[in-house]
Amino acid sequence: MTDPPDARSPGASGNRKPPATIYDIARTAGVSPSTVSRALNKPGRINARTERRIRDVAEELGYRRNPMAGALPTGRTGTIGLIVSDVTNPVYFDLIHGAERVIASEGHTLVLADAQESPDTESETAERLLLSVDGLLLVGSRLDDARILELAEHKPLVLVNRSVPGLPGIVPDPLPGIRKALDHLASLGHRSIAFLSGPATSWMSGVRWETLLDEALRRDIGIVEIGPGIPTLEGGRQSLRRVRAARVTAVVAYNDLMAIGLLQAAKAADVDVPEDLSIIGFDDIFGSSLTTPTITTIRSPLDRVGETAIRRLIAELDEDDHSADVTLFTEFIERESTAPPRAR
Amino acid sequence: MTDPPDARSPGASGNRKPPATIYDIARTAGVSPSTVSRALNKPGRINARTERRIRDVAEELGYRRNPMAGALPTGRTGTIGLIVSDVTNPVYFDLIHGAERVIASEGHTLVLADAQESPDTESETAERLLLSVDGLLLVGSRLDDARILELAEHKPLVLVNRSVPGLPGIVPDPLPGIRKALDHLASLGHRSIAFLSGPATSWMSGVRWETLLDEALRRDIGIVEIGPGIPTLEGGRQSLRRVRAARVTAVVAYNDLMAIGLLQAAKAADVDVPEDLSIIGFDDIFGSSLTTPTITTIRSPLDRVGETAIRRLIAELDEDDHSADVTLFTEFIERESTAPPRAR
DNA sequence: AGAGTCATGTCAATCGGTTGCCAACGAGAG
DNA sequence: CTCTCGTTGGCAACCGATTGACATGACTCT
Repeated sequence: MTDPPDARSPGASGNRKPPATIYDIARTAGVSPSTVSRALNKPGRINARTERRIRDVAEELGYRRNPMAGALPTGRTGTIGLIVSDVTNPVYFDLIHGAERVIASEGHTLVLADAQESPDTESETAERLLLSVDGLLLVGSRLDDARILELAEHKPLVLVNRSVPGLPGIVPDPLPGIRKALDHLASLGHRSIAFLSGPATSWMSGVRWETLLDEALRRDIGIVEIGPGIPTLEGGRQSLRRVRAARVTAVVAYNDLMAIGLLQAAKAADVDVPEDLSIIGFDDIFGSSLTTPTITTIRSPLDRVGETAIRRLIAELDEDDHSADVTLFTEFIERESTAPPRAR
Repeated sequence: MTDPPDARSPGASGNRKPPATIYDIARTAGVSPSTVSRALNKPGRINARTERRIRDVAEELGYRRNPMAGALPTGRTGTIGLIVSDVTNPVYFDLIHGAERVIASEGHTLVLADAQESPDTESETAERLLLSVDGLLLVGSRLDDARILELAEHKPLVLVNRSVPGLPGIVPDPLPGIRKALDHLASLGHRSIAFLSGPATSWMSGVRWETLLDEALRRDIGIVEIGPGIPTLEGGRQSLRRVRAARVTAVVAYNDLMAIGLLQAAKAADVDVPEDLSIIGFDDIFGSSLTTPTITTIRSPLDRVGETAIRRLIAELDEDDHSADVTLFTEFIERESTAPPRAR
């Protein structure tokens, strides 16, 4: 507004300040660099007065520890990598926040990376990150077990929403939410439903389907799988044809995005939701309470999942093997997209 | 599903493989480490046959360049830091994707960081990142000019949706979108509108308000500012009281989140949108086309903004001063939340 | 006074890769 | 046959911080 881009201006590029090093501090404080290092990191090792003086000088010079230089001899960077199958997927918001909270409180730094839904990108990103972080958190990984085990050979690794034998993984138990959801559908009178599955490479989609299948059988509800599909609005929209062909009265979608897509397509095709078709999603993303009708869904406590996963990873780093594993559960959230099926 | 957590399993923690170094390669290839370094990075400097042999050995040993070690002497990490005021704000999705695309194609690595809407967190994060990246991209920064200039003293820095004299900044011109929006409201018959402003620290909110004010005056439309408010659903909801008190027929909100919040509150209070109240947002986030009615909004081409900003930053790194600055424009998107005001 | 303890600070090696400078070598020119 | 020059590869210093080993000096105890 009041800021015409100014050519010969302050802070412009060019002459950059080289950051202060412990050598600079040592020189102006009149001690040796190793003393500076110890004064800053080993409380008590150095005389209190000397330490005070060193800290003051450091402050004055605006000293910041160079993470690269520090990481070289110690092999520790104080950094944790979090690779998400898609950072812009609303599902992971709470998870990211949960992870951030714990990481900050433990004094580590978070490096977020995006796999952009591509196993290749994910693999490459993981490999690149591997050497510059202390540990890796893989969320909703699309990699196969072998590749994940390979990565885990180099650095501690924790999985979220994915399980690989021998590796720590945090997966909320889908059962409670699914049970409540099926009880809900059954009590409304639905006898025949469909599951809109996600990508074939999604381990989580498989888990959800298997659990639904079990529980539907147990309740004598008919169930069919429709898919695999892409886990997006568009994927949900595309499935409407097959949903109608299947003549089911209710659909459980792999995630809310697909559920919303299906809802949009249904609206466009004059299929009333929930009267003609009940829809249930998974994840309770931002957006599933914005639609009309709002989406009934099964949510995971992803903020707690994020926290737990990071705690687990940090324990791994510190070789603290007190894996006091909390179990986390999914939860059924009834909203407006489910109702008794219209009598035929 | 078929994966009972197994205790004595492969890839378990403990014995980790130390990564291969250029010294390992040098030893098995029978050359000196410096030759390896040159073979890998200075094409042509080393005899083609020797280079071939070294590359093969490197491949075989699964060698990965240690980014820390490499960064120490060169001062370059091949990494770019992107600090977003809130990673989970849907506004920035396209921007992040745009940035990712360019960064990947230029062979750099993206480090995403979240300021969590807090200037303190932002400042701290920026400082921590500063030493481990080659350049910094600040998106929607909440820091004051002085602090930003301070950060820019150490590393190249580019701003998005923010302008500080002397620093490169990418800000799409709000004028085209706002003009169209006001023309639209005027043609519908609105004579008196309100702007729901964002946080007082938001530079962008100021720009939007000033532009609206100018253009409203020019069209002889009455306009008042309501705010500052928090830029969330909740912030939008809370504003309903003041909106009604102001007796305006249309509201332009600082962003879509607030617009949606206002819409929800209006629904709950039996105020019909758009008949009783027209609402326009900014940003066109995921979600603003999910509501009923869908939200009319003014969008920025954020994917292009992201691309442009990264290009600019990389040019800065390479001292390429061919700042072929593209100008980017906002765009008006008419949806369902605007209509002629109900006759009183 | 001499031996033993402890607190304090320094030396120098190390992490892995980069790079300026030099040495060895072979080829072509005169 | 010597001289010059370009090619190829090695030596060693350096980036900034960490850390084991050690020197110094003060202090205690007998």
